[in-house]
Amino acid sequence: MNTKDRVLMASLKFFLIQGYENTTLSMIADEVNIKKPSIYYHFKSKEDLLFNSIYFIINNLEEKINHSVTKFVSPKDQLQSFFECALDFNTNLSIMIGNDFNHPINFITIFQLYSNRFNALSEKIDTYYKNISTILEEIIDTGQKNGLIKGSIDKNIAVLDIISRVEGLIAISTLYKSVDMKNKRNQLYENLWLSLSSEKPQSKTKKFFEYKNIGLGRKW
Amino acid sequence: MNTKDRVLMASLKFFLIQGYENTTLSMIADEVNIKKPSIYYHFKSKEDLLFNSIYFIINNLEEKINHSVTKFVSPKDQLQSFFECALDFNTNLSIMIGNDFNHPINFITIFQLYSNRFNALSEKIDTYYKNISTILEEIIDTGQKNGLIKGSIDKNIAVLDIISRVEGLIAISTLYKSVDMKNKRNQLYENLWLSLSSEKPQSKTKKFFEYKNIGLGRKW
DNA sequence: GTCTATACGGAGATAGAC
DNA sequence: GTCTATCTCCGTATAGAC
Repeated sequence: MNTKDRVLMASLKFFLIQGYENTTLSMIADEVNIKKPSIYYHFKSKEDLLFNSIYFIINNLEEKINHSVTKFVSPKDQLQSFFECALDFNTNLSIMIGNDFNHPINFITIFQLYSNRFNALSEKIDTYYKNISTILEEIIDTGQKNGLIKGSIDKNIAVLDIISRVEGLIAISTLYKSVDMKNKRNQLYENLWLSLSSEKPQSKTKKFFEYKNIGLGRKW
Repeated sequence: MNTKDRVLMASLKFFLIQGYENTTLSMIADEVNIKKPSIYYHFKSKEDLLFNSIYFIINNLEEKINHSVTKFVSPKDQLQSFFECALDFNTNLSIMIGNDFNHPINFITIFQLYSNRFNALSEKIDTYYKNISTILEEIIDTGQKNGLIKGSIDKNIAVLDIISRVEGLIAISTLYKSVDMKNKRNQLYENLWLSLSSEKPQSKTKKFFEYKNIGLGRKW
């Protein structure tokens, strides 16, 4: 990695862990083993570092999510892949910047706080949401055509529902500390899929009757 | 309102709108029409103002949510009341501090950023989540006993699911700007209720058959 | 490209009068 | 309780040598 990239990565690390204002250029310089004024050769100001840090996060996130979906063909797998990719992104980012997990990060916070400072960023974030909305709509669409997802589902609402669940889980995983989210993820995804799936829920105790039920319904 | 409260409210306003570090004691003093050193008569430091601001928010939130649930008896109404109260809290807070809505706020951000600085606060937030979890569990429990909510629902998971949806909606309402959340709230709540409700979904076109279906199922 | 030296401003906080 | 005056520190940023 060249100096410029190392400076950017160090900035990203500090901004995410301790916030923009609590990070000084001296800290960044020390981390990269250069002197403070050298930073100005690569970036024109501290705010320029902030801009590029946030830009880096969104690009990375967008890329990973796009990639996660193309790995599968069935709507259920695609949706699960999206769900896990989005939830893992925060953890992966933490590992990438070399965070020691004593200070849990939440990349959405930095969006909330600073994206409004730069029009380019708040537009980019809006575009990101539009993109993942399109991806999710297509997944639902395919699922509906294949009969795997209820035809009655309103795509727009379902998309918002999915995105909000994912964002919400990221948020509470750093705030609601006495709950271990890792163990509940699969069940939360299953809940999500159940709300879309056109299959009748087959609770174990009632399987027999439920099945009959459907059979008779079709007959009539 | 006495000077102390006015200082606290002004701090809260600035902290929420522009963040803690971007707020100076001079700004707060100007807003209250006093001089900077007078603040130190009421609060021992800037950080003390932060602590009290966050404490105020959690207390207020907890109180409003507790109250919202007691206004209703049926699980469906209680849940809807909870849902709306949580979503409205951010807006109401914005109005309370006299925000002009040019700078959308998100009270969860301030939790994410600063609660870890004070053990008392991160414990209080955890307690808050435990409390609303208990409230939601009781609602689901009543619903299951009355037969309104599916008996097969895992309460723990359902509670996390509800909380994450609410938090997620608050988050994306400030980031995903090209979507108007207000118009979709009812549908999002209906989705939530449908995922819990023990009633068969009655899509309008299939109502007749669905009804027969249930009838026959019972007979058998 | 990276450095040393330094300018400049503004932040939080205190002393002590009224 | 609130003020004026002031302290001290440390931040970003620049000038200019190597």
